[in-house]
Amino acid sequence: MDEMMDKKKVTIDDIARELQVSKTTVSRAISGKGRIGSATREKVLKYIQETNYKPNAVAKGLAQSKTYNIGFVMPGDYSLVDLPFFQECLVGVSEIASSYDYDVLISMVSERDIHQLERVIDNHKVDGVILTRTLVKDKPAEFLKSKGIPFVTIGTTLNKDVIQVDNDHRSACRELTGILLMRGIRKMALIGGNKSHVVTQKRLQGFKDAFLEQSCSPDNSLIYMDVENSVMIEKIVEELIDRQVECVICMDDSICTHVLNKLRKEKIRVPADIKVASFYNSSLLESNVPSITSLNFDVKEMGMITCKTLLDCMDGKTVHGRTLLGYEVSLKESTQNIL
Amino acid sequence: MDEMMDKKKVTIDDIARELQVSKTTVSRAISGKGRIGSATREKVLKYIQETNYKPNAVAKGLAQSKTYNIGFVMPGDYSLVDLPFFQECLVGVSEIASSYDYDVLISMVSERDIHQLERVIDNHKVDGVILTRTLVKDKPAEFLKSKGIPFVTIGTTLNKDVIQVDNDHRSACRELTGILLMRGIRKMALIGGNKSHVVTQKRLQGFKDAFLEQSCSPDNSLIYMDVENSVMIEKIVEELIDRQVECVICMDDSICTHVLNKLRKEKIRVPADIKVASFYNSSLLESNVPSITSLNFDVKEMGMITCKTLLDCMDGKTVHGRTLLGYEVSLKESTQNIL
DNA sequence: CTGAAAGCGCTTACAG
DNA sequence: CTGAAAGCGCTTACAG
Repeated sequence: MDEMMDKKKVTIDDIARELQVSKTTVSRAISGKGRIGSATREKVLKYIQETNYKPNAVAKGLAQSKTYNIGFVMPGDYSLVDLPFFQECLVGVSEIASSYDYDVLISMVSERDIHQLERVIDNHKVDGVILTRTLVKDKPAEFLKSKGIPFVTIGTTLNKDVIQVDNDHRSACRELTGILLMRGIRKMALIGGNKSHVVTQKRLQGFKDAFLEQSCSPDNSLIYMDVENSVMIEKIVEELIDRQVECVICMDDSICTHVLNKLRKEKIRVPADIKVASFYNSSLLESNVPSITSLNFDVKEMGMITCKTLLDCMDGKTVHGRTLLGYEVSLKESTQNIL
Repeated sequence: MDEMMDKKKVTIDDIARELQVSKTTVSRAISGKGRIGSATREKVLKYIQETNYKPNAVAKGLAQSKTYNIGFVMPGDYSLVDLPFFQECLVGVSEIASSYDYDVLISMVSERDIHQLERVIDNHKVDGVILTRTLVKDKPAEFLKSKGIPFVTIGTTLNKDVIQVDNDHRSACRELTGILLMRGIRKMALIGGNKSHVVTQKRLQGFKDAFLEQSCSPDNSLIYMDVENSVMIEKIVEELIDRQVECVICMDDSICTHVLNKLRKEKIRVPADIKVASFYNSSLLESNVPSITSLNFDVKEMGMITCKTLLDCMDGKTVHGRTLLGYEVSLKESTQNIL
């Protein structure tokens, strides 16, 4: 019935008047900064509890020249947007940000178009930024640096003075490749994506590292980079079959899915006829038959750590230049030896 | 070398002083509101161009009691976060928002925990909200209504006074089911997810509608709801095989993927032994072998329309209570008759 | 310990 | 057509 619909927003002024104190006092009670009598503080706090008053974060921000927003930059192009990676990451970031009373503001960018990011920065809508993909030539990173905005990247970047958090892709890929080599597999192919992504480079390096460790070297003609669509993958798989490759490693599960489909179409059995592994596994592959050997990373955790790092950085604390997170090698049916 | 690092932010005051006019005038030139001489306007605008000045959106917002932010609420629970749906949607929303100089702020919620949403609202950080999943009993929707915040849902909701944008799932599912029925398939199973999601209900209704149209009725013992994990799916598939079902329709591609895996494991051929279709297709299934009959929706487009609807709504314009978007039935190998 | 006042960077009646 | 002033809802030296 009578719905209490008086949506007139209550301000710090109302509180002050009601309590017969100054707004300075109210502000101090809330923020905990500045000297204030504990009796007064309690009185204010109690009233605020009861009335469920929440300060206007925007006004607070303006007064402090802060926004209490951080920007989260993710790819707006379609092939990448499929990956659960960015979303999982966002879950972690959002959880931490929210717990520090910050909000997360999204910008979609592509390799050529970063105008959404520019808008957000030029409009002074964020205090710091998280970049979720690092490029060899990184427009977003350069832009942010030129503007003097604090930012941290998820993913390694060559530039040493950029704060970065990443999984240790290189070591991880080295370890997985090494295990396969030790099982006597030699004729190994590698299919990777966009070479301008730093992570692609890291995975490739790890792959090569493993061969060096065993004092042998990979067959470069079996390394395929910049593989971006299913048509290319199909052609490559045909070639691999012809050349009787023993094992194919995919740089991510999207590539892996296409490879598996093509093999299925050609009636090639996994792992009997050819083994398959993936350097990056999301739930896309999770329930595949056969189960797929792959590397696992805790992406949500990485999101959380990255967010905390950015917050510290904005706070003026000194933070590690590069934080490298762990991984898990998960050996499954797809690389088993059939006796 | 000398890097022009004077990051002292320039304000409307600086402009005014520099140009020997009042800040009122500068403000008017920028906003285009209020009478102003075209000569003065040009002068100001020109200066602003050259100096690349951008007004502080937060301050502007405070003065207008707006935030120029909209909230985008997405599920933070893991099974759902896998779906590219939310991300694709976000691409559309973000594109439109950005073009109207709004930003998108993320809140992760689960069915039981909506505190991230509450924070954002209580802190006055958004002017309106987009809900990306509708529940039969919808906590976020109820909360927003009680707060008097404009919002629109992606997905149908029972509550008629909520602004909503959706694909016409019911008609789409009716049509796909109808086509299969007309091909003489009768022994049809349906596997669906969380029944408290409105979309699940809509799909189920469409399925039943199709049977009614052909004056027959579905076998209720072949309708499985609230199927949430692969273990359940495996058990169901075993049952379907036993009962020699002709066709199984999955409510989404995540369910479908698991069904296909189980069938593969059991060496059941698709479509020779059993036909398979999906009521919702993302790129997850895109390159499956055999290709999967399914419904297709333009999710990015829906995101764009939803965002525009919300913006209109916040503007006080009257908007359609419910906007229903189209779909595409995509018939593929997985339901073909093998002669 | 408490408050009046100035300030954060804009907008917008109101007056001229 | 233009400007001085008040206001958006907070914070924070500064003074007492």
